[in-house]
Amino acid sequence: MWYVTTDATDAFLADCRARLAFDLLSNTWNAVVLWALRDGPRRPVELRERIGGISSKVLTETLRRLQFNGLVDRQLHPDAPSRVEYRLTALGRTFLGPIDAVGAWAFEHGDEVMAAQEAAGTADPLSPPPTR
Amino acid sequence: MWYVTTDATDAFLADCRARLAFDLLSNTWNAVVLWALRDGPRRPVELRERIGGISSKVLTETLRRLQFNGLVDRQLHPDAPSRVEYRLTALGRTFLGPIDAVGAWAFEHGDEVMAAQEAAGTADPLSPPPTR
DNA sequence: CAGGATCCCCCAAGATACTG
DNA sequence: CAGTATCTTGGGGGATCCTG
Repeated sequence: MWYVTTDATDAFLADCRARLAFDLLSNTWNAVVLWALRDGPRRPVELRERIGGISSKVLTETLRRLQFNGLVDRQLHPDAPSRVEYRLTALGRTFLGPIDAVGAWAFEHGDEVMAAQEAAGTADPLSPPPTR
Repeated sequence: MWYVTTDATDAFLADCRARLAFDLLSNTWNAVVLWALRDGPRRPVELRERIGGISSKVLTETLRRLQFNGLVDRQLHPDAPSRVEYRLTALGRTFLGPIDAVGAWAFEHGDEVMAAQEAAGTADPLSPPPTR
């Protein structure tokens, strides 16, 4: 993460402004967790069962990172002592838009991607295309 | 990457359909390279100087992966023998939308994120918030 | 110039076990 | 149940050198 602001004339590439957001999506779970918080505060247990396949440790790490970036807020439950809730901040909520755009794209074009993968002929994404 | 299709009632979280797109953004350079190909075919050298900060090796790897997923197409230049060009496929072009959404968000809310980072009081995103 | 081959490092992410 | 502490690993990504 190198959030240097450049004076690049080409405003999108070397410009780290955009990187900042891409980095937020560069974690396996960030987007998923944000999405899981979509409609209201959730406790860690709830999140884990909603999401599925994420360990307690990794969930905590993810939440910490989101918190660090101001997208998520951690609150101790009013009454109970060791009840915890996480919720989106106002900033976090604005990020749902882009996430949705990405998710929606997956639903529309997921098939094509998978088709391309199979058509590739290799299991390894890095090996140069076989024939042709 | 576990592109399993689930029968999840909750269509967004455990459902790997969305993951498929998120994974495409989970690389440091995928989005940047796609964006750099935005307005037409480009040769590797051009890409490198346009982007800045990406090594030849990593660029190749990135392009391979994008090619593998059907987002990018590799073509030998018509006349010259060892001239190469990469271009977006039709599928790849459809992905510019979501990418743009993410990039645009960065320009709008990047300040807030950086402010949050500084307000965090720690340099380490994973350490629990100091006071409070 | 394109891009393969090596070597190295770092860290996200998983598994497991333990505390308040 | 929330969270930390360890240990391990896979692979992305950087640097460097080498070839057609």
